Parts: sequence; C-alpha cells; structure tokens
Amino acid sequence: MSTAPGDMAPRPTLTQVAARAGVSLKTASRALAGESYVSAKTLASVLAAAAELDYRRNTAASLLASGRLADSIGLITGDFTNPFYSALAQAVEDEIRPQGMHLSVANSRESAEQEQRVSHDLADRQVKAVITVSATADHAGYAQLQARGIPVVFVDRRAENVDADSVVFDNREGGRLAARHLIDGGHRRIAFIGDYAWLPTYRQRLAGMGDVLDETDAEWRDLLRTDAHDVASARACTIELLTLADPPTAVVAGNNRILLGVMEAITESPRSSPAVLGFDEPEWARVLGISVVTGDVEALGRRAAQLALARLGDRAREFENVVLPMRLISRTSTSPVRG
Amino acid sequence: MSTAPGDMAPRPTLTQVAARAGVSLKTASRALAGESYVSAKTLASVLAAAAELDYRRNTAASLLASGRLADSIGLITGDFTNPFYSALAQAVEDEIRPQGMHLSVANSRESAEQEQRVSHDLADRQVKAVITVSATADHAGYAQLQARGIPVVFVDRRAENVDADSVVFDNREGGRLAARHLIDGGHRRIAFIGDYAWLPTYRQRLAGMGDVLDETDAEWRDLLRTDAHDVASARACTIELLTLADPPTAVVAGNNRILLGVMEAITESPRSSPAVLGFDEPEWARVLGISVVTGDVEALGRRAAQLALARLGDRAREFENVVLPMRLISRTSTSPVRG
DNA sequence: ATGAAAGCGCTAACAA
DNA sequence: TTGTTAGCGCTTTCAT
Repeated sequence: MSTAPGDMAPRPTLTQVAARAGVSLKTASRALAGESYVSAKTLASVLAAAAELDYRRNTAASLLASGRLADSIGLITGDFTNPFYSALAQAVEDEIRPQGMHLSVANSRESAEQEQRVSHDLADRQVKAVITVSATADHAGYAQLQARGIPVVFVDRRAENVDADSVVFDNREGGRLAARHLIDGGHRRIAFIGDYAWLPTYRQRLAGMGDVLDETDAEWRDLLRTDAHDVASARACTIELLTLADPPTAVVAGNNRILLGVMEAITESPRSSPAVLGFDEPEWARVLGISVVTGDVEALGRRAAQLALARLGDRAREFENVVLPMRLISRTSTSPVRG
Repeated sequence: MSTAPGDMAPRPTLTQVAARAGVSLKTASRALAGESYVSAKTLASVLAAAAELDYRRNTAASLLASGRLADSIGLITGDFTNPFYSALAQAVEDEIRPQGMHLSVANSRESAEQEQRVSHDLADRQVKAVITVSATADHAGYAQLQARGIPVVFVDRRAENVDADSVVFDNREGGRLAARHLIDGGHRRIAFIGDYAWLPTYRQRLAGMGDVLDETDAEWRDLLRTDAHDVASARACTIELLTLADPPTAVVAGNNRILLGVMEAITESPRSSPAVLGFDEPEWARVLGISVVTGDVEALGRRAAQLALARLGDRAREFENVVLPMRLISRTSTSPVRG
C-alpha cells in the first residue's frame, strides 16, 4: 500500500501487450486504435491482454508518432477565481465534451507576458485550438499560434490586429440599457466605476452610457472612475464617491468584481445609500436585489467553443465576429436576513 | 494573416537548429537544456539559431525520450464553478509556481467515474503529482496512480482506504463553533441543511453540532435536512422549513452552495426571517452580514501543494494528515441597498 | 488480415 | 567540450 520507490512498476508497453496476445506490435496497435482489418479473434485477444496488463496507451508517444494533436481545447483566462471566467470555462467544457474533447484551462493572471507564455504552453500540450479572454490590447502575438496551425477564438474581448473568430457581448447596448434604467428611475447624478481604461468592454459600456446620458441633463462625467480593477480599489472609489459633498444617487459597477467592491463600501459606511446597478451577474446579485445588465455567459462560452470546433472542421471558413445581446434585469430591494 | 492550411509552417526541430548553428544534434540539445560542458561560443550560436528559427522544444518528445515527468501538478475538483474550489486552485498554483511548476486542473463533475477518468488523464499528461478533492468515499482507486509513481494528496476530504497525505479542516470543531454561536444567540430551534449524507465534511460538521446541541434542550434533529447538494435543492429545503407550523429560528447552511440556496429562499419569501449561519465563506457573505464558520482555503491549498512537493522530494516520508482549524466569523445584520 | 522496418523529436549513454 | 549511436513508445508506410 505504500509508495516506496520499489513498487513503482513500469507501465506496460504496447510491445508487451502484443507479446502476451501473440501478435505483432502493429496488430496490437490496430486493435487498440479500433481500426478495421482486424479479425474478431485477434481483437479479442489483444483487448484481453491489454486488460490483464492494465495497459494504457502512452499519449505522448502516440501523438509524437502520429503527428496528430490531442483531443483538447485550451482556454486562457485572467483569473479562474472570477466567477465570470469559471462559468465561461464550464460552458466551454459542456460544449466540447460531447465531441470527445477535453478542456485545458490556463491562467494568464491578466499579464500579457504570462498570456503569451501559457498560450505556447497550451500549444506544447498539443491542444487543437485555443479560446482566449485576452488581457492585452494587441493580439498580433496570437498569429504565432495560428502559424502553428492552432485556431484561436477570442471571447468577451474581440480580436484586434489578427484575423480570428470572436464572440463578445453587445457592451455598448448594455451601457445604454444601464443608463436608461437609471434615468427612468429619476437619477441625475450617476457614477460609473470602470475597469482598466484600455479594456474594450469598459470602453464600450462607457460609450453606451454616453449615448444616453449625454442626451440628458444628468451629471456623470465628473463621477466617472476608472482602473478599479480589483475589489479593493472599487471599494475605495466608492467610498470616495460617497464622501463627496454632493454624492451620486446611483452607482454603476463596471463588472462583477467592481460590484462587490461597491457593495462592500456601501455596507461598511451606510451614510448615504445610492442605488446600485451592476454589469455581469454574480450569483448573489439576486439575493441582494441588485439590478444588473448582463449577457448569457453560458451562451458566450458555448458559442466560442462552437466556433473553435467549426474552424477545426473547415479552416477556410470566414472569420466570424459574434455579438451576443445584453439585457437588463431589473430588481427591487429586498431585505435579506442573517444571524 | 489568414490561417489557410498552406501557410502552416512545420515547426523547426532540434536537428534544424543544430544544422544552422553548425553543431551536432546533441550539442544543441545540451545548450538548450542549459547543461554544463558547453562552450560559451557554442551556447551563443545555438541560442541564436534557435531564436532565428523560433524553435520550441517538443515537450512530448522530450519527456518521452528522457522518461521524466512534466513540471506540473494536477488538481481534481468537482466543479470549478464553485468558488471554494477555484480559490483552492489559485492557492495551489500560487504555491507551486515559484517552484517552476504548472497547475493542471481537471473537473470530475462530482462523479466517481469521471474522477477515475481524469485522474488517469492527468497521469497521461505526465503530471508529477495529483491533488484531489475526491467525490468518492473509497479512494482505493488512487492506488493505481501511486503505483504509476504519482503521489496523491487528498484535500478537504481525507484519504480513505489508501495511504496518502491529506489536508482537511477541523470540521467537527467547526460544527461545535456553529452550534455554540447559535445557542449563545438564544436559539432553540435550529435547522441544519447539509450536503450529501456520505460526505465526511458534512458528517463531521453534523457531529460537531451534535456535540453541543445534544447537551442542550434545543430542538434540531427534526430540523435536519440532507442531500441538498445544489443551490436549488437547498432553496427547496429552506422553503419547506420556513413553512413549517413551528419554523426554526436559525438555519445553518452546510456549505457555500447551500448558503446561497438558503438566502435565495429567504429573499423570496420573507414571511419569517430566521437567523442564518453558513459554512465556508463566499465573498458576498460579508456584504450580507452573514456569520460563517470557515477555514483558510488559501492555507488549505498551499498546504496540499507543499505536501505534494515534499513527497516528490522524499517518497519515503511519513504520510501526513494535516488538520487546519476553522473559526467563527460573527457578523451582524447590515442593510445593503440597491436600485 | 497481419507483419517488418523506418522514424516522429528528443535525450542518454558512450565514445572521441 | 563535442559527436555518435541507441533507443523512449508509438504509428506509419509498404510488404506479405
């Protein structure tokens, strides 16, 4: 039962299986690969031998010899701790598993350098395609992957400077939905706390809000805050906004992390209580009665996976840029209880 | 810029790098592997050639030839959508990255069969060790991995029927903490909604509550509910409990998913508002002012990674069963606001 | 339907 | 310090 070096039996090889089944190496290979031109009898004996020896094909050797790629697709995200990304990963996996494909997730830690690293890492692992939520503005580097014959699909943030498929949300319309909801709610001092300024998702959401707010007399440009990339800075921003002489009556959180920071700030210092509207939909938003503008993350992931699979089937197909709608989920305060 | 089959240049091989540098295959190999006994001049020319050709070592071939294992550690969890597991994954990665190791996550989908599958999958990918949050009660199957020379570390749920390292929380003490908190709060009708009945974490938390509650006059055995494995069933349980003629004054949620279900139910039907206490600490618990009994997930993951690395260093060391403390985080209601 | 030989890209011995 | 010769375990020609 112990794992001393001694009882670490070397794995049986195909040669051994073949020997045991009394056939040639190649025949054993054929049988286990499920190829045709193998007599039922031979097949049976090879399978039996393999089972007895507890044989498992050495994938590395197999892929090396055949020059094929692994039955897997890679997914690069910035932080698998973010529910948005894990939901995405789940959706991708749900879509590719029925096709016999595996998901290989990689963490770029929102660093361009790491992203480059892990993308090649995935390529080294012989993934058939890569799906990425890129943390960089310029995606030219991904051309290297494509040159290696690996299709790349961009998710949530569309491809820039490289020809590839993308699936994104209609963030601009999302921004409009958010703004209209608050304007309709009578708000005229609206703060927006956004992620990194260079992020396309942020910029588009912002632009959408501008589409609506700039047509009104609402004050909001002064109440704009950016680069609140993590919960802590979002909280700090919120506190700053709430301590303003004339604080906003509504705060829009640019994404789910920011929303958490906003809520933490409001919870801590309940001096003024602005209305809150979030982008993305963390699972707890419903419990807190927070209205959100969100897209279907499940659909986002599935669509990305579909594009990846489709390109594997036909390299020449036109690149697609799929845009998924966002919608407003309007909620009203409820007062949860605790002990 | 397009990815037509034609411009998919075959990757350069070591042979080509060697040729270009004007050295032998092996010399090139040595240079790139950073071995000693390579003259500075040779090293430079090989590196240059490799750079010019954009050479990348074929890992599969490398591992095959050397018989070594990849610099990676596998982590098996039941659902990477669960924040508890993603936090765990993050912690493991944080711990092993400085050692030059990569994390390879695998999803068992809480299925024993899948778990067996992915564990061998990881082994096929030549991971050096496997860390698992097992969804099965009997871990004898993991002996196969150990026989393959791959150390296994059990996290959150300790090893059963197999000799291996484990890191778990002191769930029994956690149960006691939860019970005492509620008793001290004056509660005498306490409901506990738990996960699958066979789960050790659940059983221990339950036992701990029994340690305390059975010494009191509190009613709770009748208010016990199990197998609320997902949010929906936890919500259903809660609704059932709240509609009882004499509903509980406090509800204990057995884990973070259950807690969400409980909160959803309470939010929806605010007829009676019991006190709520959770196990684990979802990020939103603070915002909602929910008291929880939790352990340090970061420490859990790091400790597991340390055990895995330690065993790689010394196969003969004694198996450890690390037990990490749980603590009560007592919170009081606050009333978050929304719009 | 089966087998023999060659080789995928690389590293490990052993020379030189 | 460098090169040569074998393979790692498997799949592919091409025979048979």
